[in-house]
Amino acid sequence: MGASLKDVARLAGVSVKTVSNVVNEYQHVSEATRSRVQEAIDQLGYRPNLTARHLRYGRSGIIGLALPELGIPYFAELAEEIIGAAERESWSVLIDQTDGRGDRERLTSSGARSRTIDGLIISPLTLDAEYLAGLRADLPLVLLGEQVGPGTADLVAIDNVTAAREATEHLLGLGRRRVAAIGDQRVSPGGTATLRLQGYREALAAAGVEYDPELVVPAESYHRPDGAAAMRLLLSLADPPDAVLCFNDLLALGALRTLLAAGLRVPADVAIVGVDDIEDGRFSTPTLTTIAPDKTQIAEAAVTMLLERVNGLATPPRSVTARHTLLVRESTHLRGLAQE
Amino acid sequence: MGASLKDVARLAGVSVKTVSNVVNEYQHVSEATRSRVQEAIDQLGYRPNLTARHLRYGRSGIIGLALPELGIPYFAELAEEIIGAAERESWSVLIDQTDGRGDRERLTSSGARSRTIDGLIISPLTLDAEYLAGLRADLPLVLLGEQVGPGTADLVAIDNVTAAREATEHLLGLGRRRVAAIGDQRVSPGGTATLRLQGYREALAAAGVEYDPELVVPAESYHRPDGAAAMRLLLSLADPPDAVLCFNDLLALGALRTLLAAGLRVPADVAIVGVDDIEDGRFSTPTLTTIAPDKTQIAEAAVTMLLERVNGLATPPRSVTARHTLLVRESTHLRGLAQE
DNA sequence: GAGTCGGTTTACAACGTTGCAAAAGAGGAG
DNA sequence: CTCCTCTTTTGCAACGTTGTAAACCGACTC
Repeated sequence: MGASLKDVARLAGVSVKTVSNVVNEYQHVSEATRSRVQEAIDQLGYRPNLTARHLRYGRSGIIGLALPELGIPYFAELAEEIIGAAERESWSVLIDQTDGRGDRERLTSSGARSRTIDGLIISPLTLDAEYLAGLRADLPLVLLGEQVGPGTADLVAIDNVTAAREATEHLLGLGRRRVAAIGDQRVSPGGTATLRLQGYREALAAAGVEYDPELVVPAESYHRPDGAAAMRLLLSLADPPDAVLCFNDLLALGALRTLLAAGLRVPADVAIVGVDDIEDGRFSTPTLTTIAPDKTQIAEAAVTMLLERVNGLATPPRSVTARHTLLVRESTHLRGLAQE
Repeated sequence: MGASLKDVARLAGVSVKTVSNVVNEYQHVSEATRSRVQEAIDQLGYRPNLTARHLRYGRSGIIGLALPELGIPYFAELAEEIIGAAERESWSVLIDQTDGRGDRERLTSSGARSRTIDGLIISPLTLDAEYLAGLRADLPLVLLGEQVGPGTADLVAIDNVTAAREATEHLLGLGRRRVAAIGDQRVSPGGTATLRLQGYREALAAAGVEYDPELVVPAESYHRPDGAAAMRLLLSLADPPDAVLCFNDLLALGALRTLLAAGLRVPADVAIVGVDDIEDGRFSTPTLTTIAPDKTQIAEAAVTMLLERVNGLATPPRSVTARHTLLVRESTHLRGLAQE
């Protein structure tokens, strides 16, 4: 194993505490001892044992990030931002995949692990009450995107109702009247899906378009295959849609695949909007119109709020609404691209 | 803070060690005390402090995973597998993004952090000697995909030469003769790019097709924009290619985008093969032919080897060659999809 | 020369856990 | 009743670190 303070102290002929003082750049150390100690440190290749430090401080210096899965690009991109933001504050990030399906083993393992982390940022796609129950009661928590229970923790989210409304208005503004929605989920009452559906309905109502339940297709998970399957269902309708709002970009890309494979043109026959602004959508053909949440802002707000809590802030739960933008691309508005 | 053994001991009226024995399911504890202690544990909501445990054991129970970026789907998918494999062995994973560009701050922070982790799995896209230099000398290491220096650590990789050769043979088998390659990188001598280029050239040579340097386009990083730019360059040639081997799927998707935007048909005019088998390629239009590395095998081999090292195994560096498969999809072989 | 003051160095305890060895208790055999 | 064995419980030390407070030292003041 690596050298400890004791080893360095012995070699330099000083006390353990003096070495510690040198390492921590304590002011009152004479130049003579400092250099002697430093020499010993270099010679032994000493590095502080963070575990011991953390024990001393009562902290681990590690925050947890609980995500459904890293395979979903939105979460991967978000994780990237969060790791970056945490790193800037000298914190490390431990990733935990909740996996949607409440995997028993995994739940318990997470619960046990929660003792290692000083705080947790969690994105509960499927509102994961059991998961939360397995955590320490006093664990600082920041929720991403979705409220769990009544105001239990700090929250960062975009305004999902407005976002969905804007996206739908955009489709209606193109003159489309059979606007479908893919991605409904009944699982979580106050969840993201519900809010987006609400925005969708508000836009329809405002435009005087009647709400047709047939055009709202649920999705069990938010992957491409779900979007593809939902789109096949929509195409089989007697009166199929001429536009689709997908509750995330993966669903949209899946739907897009189905449409193109069926020989339909996008956006000429069917226009598509997604949510998330994942990189894939910037390079699909056609490129994907989407609601872009400000991921950097989300990550930084989440990390900032969490670290404030870790440092003892005890105000009532706060809520940050992150910016979002509608990015119009080819899947709703063809400019320049030759498309037969 | 949470309750400690001491608190539980006081409440249950026993010694600290007895509580520890109960927690660790030590055999010789009378039923009476066990239940009394358990009661106290439940009442106080006691959970073991893993930091202290780790200090005691001289281990953190955490392994590091150093990746270029999570935003690259291949790495996100790989991280998912590795986290899963580690979790099955009750280990946690700390992710570090090396970011390609040797970011100074990040390097030092990683170096410091390396004291927290018991081992490191690292995927050095751009062979990161500096990064490695910042690590503890005695840190168990497993390399993914690329050798760093002369046999310094355990290695898991696919047979890149063979993989690239097979992919190129597939393109040649379609009758293509102007086969381009996107993704060359001179940075790392024994690196992935070099090996794949070698496989590409072997296939050309075997088929009696002359090697044309003009058809080999380097890529600074392996993102879609790089592939798109490289493809634009290839299209501007006097004698443009009729097939492209891209050194990863993102490059391929970028190239695909350029081709379609230019009004070319894939695969009719230009066929494309990628490497990695990321989910995006299964749902692009056309779907992407690709070399699929067995990510699960890679992840499990890496975690297994690393944990063996952590547990003290001291044999010379080992090397595991993971399986790969050529998945033929629409970008080289159109079956069923209506394409004008 | 005693007293004081500043900088410098140190011993000790503690963070929460567990291995070790020894102490305490419970039976059972002689 | 003593001795032995086996189970149960305990105290101590240690993992590597740092805060606290006290000790040490040289120099300066009166």
